[in-house]
Amino acid sequence: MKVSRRPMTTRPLKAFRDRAASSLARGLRELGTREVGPALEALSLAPEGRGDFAFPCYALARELRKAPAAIAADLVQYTGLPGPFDRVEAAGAYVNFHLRPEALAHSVLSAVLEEKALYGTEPDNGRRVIVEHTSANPNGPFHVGRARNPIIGDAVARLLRSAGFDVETQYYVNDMGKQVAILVWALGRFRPEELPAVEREKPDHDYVRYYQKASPLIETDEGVNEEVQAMLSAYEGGDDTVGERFRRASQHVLDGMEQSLARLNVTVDHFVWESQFVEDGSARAVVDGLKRADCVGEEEGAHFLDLRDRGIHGRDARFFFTRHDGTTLYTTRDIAYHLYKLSHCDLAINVLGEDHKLESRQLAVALELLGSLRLPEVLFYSFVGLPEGKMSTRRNRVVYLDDLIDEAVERAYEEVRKRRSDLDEARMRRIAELVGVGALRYNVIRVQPEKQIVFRWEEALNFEGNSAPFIQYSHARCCSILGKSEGYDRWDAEVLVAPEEAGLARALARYPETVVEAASQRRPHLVAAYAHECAAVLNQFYKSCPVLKAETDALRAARLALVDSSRWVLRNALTVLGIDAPEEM
RNA sequence: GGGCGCGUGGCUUAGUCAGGAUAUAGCACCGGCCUCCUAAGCCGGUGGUCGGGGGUUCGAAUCCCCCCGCGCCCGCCA
Repeated sequence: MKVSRRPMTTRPLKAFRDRAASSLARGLRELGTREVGPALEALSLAPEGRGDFAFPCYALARELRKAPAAIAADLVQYTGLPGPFDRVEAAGAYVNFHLRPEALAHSVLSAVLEEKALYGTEPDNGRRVIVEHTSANPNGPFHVGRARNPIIGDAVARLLRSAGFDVETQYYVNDMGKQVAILVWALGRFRPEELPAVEREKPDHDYVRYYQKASPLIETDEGVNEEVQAMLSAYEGGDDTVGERFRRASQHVLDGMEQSLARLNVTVDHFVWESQFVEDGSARAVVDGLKRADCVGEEEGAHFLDLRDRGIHGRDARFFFTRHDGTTLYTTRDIAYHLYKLSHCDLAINVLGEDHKLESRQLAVALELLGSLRLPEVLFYSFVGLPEGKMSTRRNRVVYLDDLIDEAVERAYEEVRKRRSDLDEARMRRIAELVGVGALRYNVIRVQPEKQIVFRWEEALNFEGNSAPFIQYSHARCCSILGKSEGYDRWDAEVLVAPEEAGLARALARYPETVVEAASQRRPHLVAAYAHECAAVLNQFYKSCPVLKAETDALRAARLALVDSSRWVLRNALTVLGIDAPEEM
């Protein structure tokens, strides 16, 4: 039995909202509202400059037969002034609740300084999640189009972990596919001296040259195509010499790919090999099961499901799950993998490119036909294109991820060197790595996955404004102040009344709800937006509120506590995004 | 032809599922701020018929219908 290791944590805003809600409930009852509970759900965070919580009265107008603004005015009369608030007022059709800034600050600082790295995490909920991401064919290095997958997948995994899920990440290795077969064929056919010079001393970059040389032959040379098909058949038929060659080639390329992932702060908990499901007979069981479906058909020995009546339309709604020789297809083996996956978790999430939408539908139908009660939840992302069109490894029209990382780190190094000549070389390099990689990750995470993006160097290497370095910089500022401060032991939030202080405290307070919301929607970009907002507010505070030179000792201590809290929250948010928080830069 | 997705200032983008207060930020552009805790920063300004047209509603970027543009897919490939 699993023991909950992560304690309950605080949501500072929740307690205040509850206070506002209960006093508002009194007012609503006075006015004769029938459904007070549901009405209260409209009480939400107020927009900037409108206090802390706002309650719109439009929806009550009909029932109470009164103008919304009049209702708001009445509510203010009956609601009174709950303890932590210093103002409750009607503004048009709204009732706005203004918290005493010191009360909010006290609550937030207490929570953050107590919980530190745990602030904004939820207790373990015991739910097991498998996040499958990346799963790129092991036939060459990642290009930047594919980089969206591991970065989104990793961020989702981190986000769900923060939200209390027990998360495992999996990479499904397509070692039985045609791409790998072409690579294996080429490895047996070409000598290194027949190939262009290797661009980077890394196994994936080495092997991709073989793939690229062989790939065009598949279309032009029927003999080559037949040899490749024969190798696939042999592998599936259990020929272990062939199998060994496939697995070795895949693993070799995968080693290189994993290096790239590691540099991006992406770790994969478990690599699951496609061939496993052929070897253990589960792919065969899928075929047998699907053959019993009432919508099954056969054409020259190849089996398919007719999905016309299951919401799949188009020129051809047939989904083939065996070839004419009885061997399985990619999706057939993927079904076996999903049955395995679903039996090992409570929730399966797949991160897939938009080109997999149809396959995903077919897979879902097949799983249902096989009696699966649960289906994977799929997170699709749109392609990253180049200004000149689609990326293609085959055509060698690509920007490799490794080159992009190098470029980002190099750019970051130049920036560090420009402003931190006091640091030694190793330190500058270390910071540049965190900043460069952070900038890349942030640029992928900050936009909704379904938006298509065109890759432009100047955008990918943005270090200002809405970027990771902006957030990291704010964090480093906090660390710098704390480092020079010689600490603080007692603090009292009563002195934190400046608008910048209140604004910062309010931002910090919003973090736990942000994580919960982002996790439940599987949308890490909400955390990215939050982190940027939080950093921006911190910078405003930094500009107008001196900490080390605060007018009084009490103010200095309180501001140090605020800076310390900000540091934790920024760090926690960056961690969810998989971005390191350097203490200096 | 059909299915799915996207369309918000010059560019990028939040908000759209759960309709409400002057539509969010960033880049670029214009003007200020380093004798002061890191200027990867701060302050101010210009710029938007939320693709177009209907409809529902007291109220629509958000919901419904039609249309337009772009992307992806419709293989016994993966």
